[in-house]
Amino acid sequence: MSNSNSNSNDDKLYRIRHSAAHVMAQAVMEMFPPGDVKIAIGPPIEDGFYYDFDLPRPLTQDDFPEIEKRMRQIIAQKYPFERKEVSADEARQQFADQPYKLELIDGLEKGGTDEYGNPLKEKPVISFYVDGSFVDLCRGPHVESTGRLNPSAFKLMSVAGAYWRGDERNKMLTRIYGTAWENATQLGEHMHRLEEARKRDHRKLGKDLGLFFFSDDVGPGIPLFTPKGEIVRYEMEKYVRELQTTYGYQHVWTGHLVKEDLYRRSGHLENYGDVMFPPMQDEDITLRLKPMNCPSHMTLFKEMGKHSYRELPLRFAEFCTLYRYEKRGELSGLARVRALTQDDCHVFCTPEQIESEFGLALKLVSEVLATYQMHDYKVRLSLRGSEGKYVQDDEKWEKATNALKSALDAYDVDYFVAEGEAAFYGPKADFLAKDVLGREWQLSTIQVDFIQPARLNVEYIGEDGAAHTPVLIHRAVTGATERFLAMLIEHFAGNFPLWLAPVQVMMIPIADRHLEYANKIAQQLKGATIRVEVDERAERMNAKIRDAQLQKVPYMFVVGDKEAEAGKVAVRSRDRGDMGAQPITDVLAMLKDEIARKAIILKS
RNA sequence: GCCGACGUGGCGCAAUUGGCAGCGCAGCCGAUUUGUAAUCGGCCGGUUAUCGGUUCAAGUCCGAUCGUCGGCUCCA
Repeated sequence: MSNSNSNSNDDKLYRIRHSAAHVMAQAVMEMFPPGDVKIAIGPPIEDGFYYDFDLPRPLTQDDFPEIEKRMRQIIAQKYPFERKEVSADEARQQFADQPYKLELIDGLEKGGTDEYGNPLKEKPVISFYVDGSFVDLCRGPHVESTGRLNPSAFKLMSVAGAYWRGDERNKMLTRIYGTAWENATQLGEHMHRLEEARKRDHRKLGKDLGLFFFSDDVGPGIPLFTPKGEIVRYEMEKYVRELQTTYGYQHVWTGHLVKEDLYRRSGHLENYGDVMFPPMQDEDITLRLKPMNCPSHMTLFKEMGKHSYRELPLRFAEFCTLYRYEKRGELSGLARVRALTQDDCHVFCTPEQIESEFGLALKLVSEVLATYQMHDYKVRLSLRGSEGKYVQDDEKWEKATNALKSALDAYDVDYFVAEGEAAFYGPKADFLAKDVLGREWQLSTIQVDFIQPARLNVEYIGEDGAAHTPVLIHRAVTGATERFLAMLIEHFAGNFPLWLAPVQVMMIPIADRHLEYANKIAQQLKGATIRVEVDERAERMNAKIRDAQLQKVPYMFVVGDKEAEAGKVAVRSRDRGDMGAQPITDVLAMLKDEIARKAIILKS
């Protein structure tokens, strides 16, 4: 179902990038008086490396040529990378004036932690890597010497701020990102891939294709969808809605404003207060823009009267736009907005039903992702971490976690475990996809919640005649329409399959005298609910084809004297080129079939 | 929110050391009536993001604000 990337420590590129990080740190240190540069950490990452510095002045891109020049000099010196194992005290002595290293050494001495802050099983060995005058606390491995790095196969990419240890309460360090490869050809290919990726960036394509805009007048993070963009949204949501109906989900509607007190009782105010927009005061009641549906759905469940165990599982789905006060710097096109439309659902069920309900949700998500032919995603089983916001109830966590695991196994889903990623109310399975620039986004999510129903006194009457608290399963299929659309635009590079395309057919009359016939065919297509436009401009056919092609319209129907006479259209496919003249009835059948199958036609 | 960079007609860009804000596309008007990726000509369009400062003179220099981009943190 998913793939895992194999970035093993033995990987040649891993060594190159790790070593390049050291060489960069060495170069940066040389640029300042001794002792002025404090170094933090510098690991290899996908496609490259970074290093975090605490510097007397901020570095900018203008410093890159100087740093790169010094890096090349260090490479030319062919310093061997030598490993030394040391005691914690020896390490402290070496890094006496390096506070970040000292903190790392303390951590290593205590046993070390993994990337999620959980303790390591084995106590790590403290080791140095030395090349020339540069010594770094590092577990390695590295290339044999700096001379093994190719001076024309690395490049510094960007400078960014990053909090020490990823904690925003800590000092912000200067992070420099670089990319490194075995040779110049690989570097060139990488830069070319980045260039190509930028072309399919949904923010660029969204503008080029006229799907959505942002406006300073409306405010940041609030996308404005054009008629074309709205069609895509509508088709996406219609599809999920129809599928949900066949899967036994029921749709509800609960509005956009909610009394703050409900969020106080549900626990959201405490845990998610900072993602809510500021309160609105209406005389003696305080309202909030709805940032999530759960409390509303539970309230609705309660208002509908007493529920028997026979009604469970009860599944409330809703496509409601939610408002989240995302920090300015986090907004990113459609991938991160302040007004997001979740394809949300809450399943009220018994503890025994968790596994089958989780399975049902998994099946639905898989079916939807398969329809879009999105296969490049990972499934993360997000569990409770050792500390933090998690509600304490070991037995319930255990139970829910096991139910999720066995459902994932039963449906043969490949997943990885991440501790400390769970919601405050329970474990979850998240589907993660990458955008064209390699950034990971959470799409689908299925979460088990055994906390909120109790807090809001949600109950059902069991077989025994007594009241019981149901388990709540939160579940989003695509996650949010806006973000999923961002991924779809990039996934298809704007070439939407016919069923999603805002304009499905462009009529291209060759000369003015063919307008009448073109409009007649267009009417016929509209009658069959095909989205069609007629290019009536006094342009040449070639220009009309070019424009339709650039707008990524799936079909162009060229009509001239021959077609008008024969009652045909000359079909040109965006993906397959000229398909020749065909009778309108045949063409209509083809379109209808392609739409019904939600077919994805690859370029030939 | 934090670190850094960037904001010039709808879009893509240009404007020597501070010295009259330009080009292409799009749009509009006219001519052209064309057979599978751009027909020709004309016209319209900008208080250079906003506010303030330095200067004889600011798109250009300085400051603040807003927004965007790349990261960090957070998250659908």
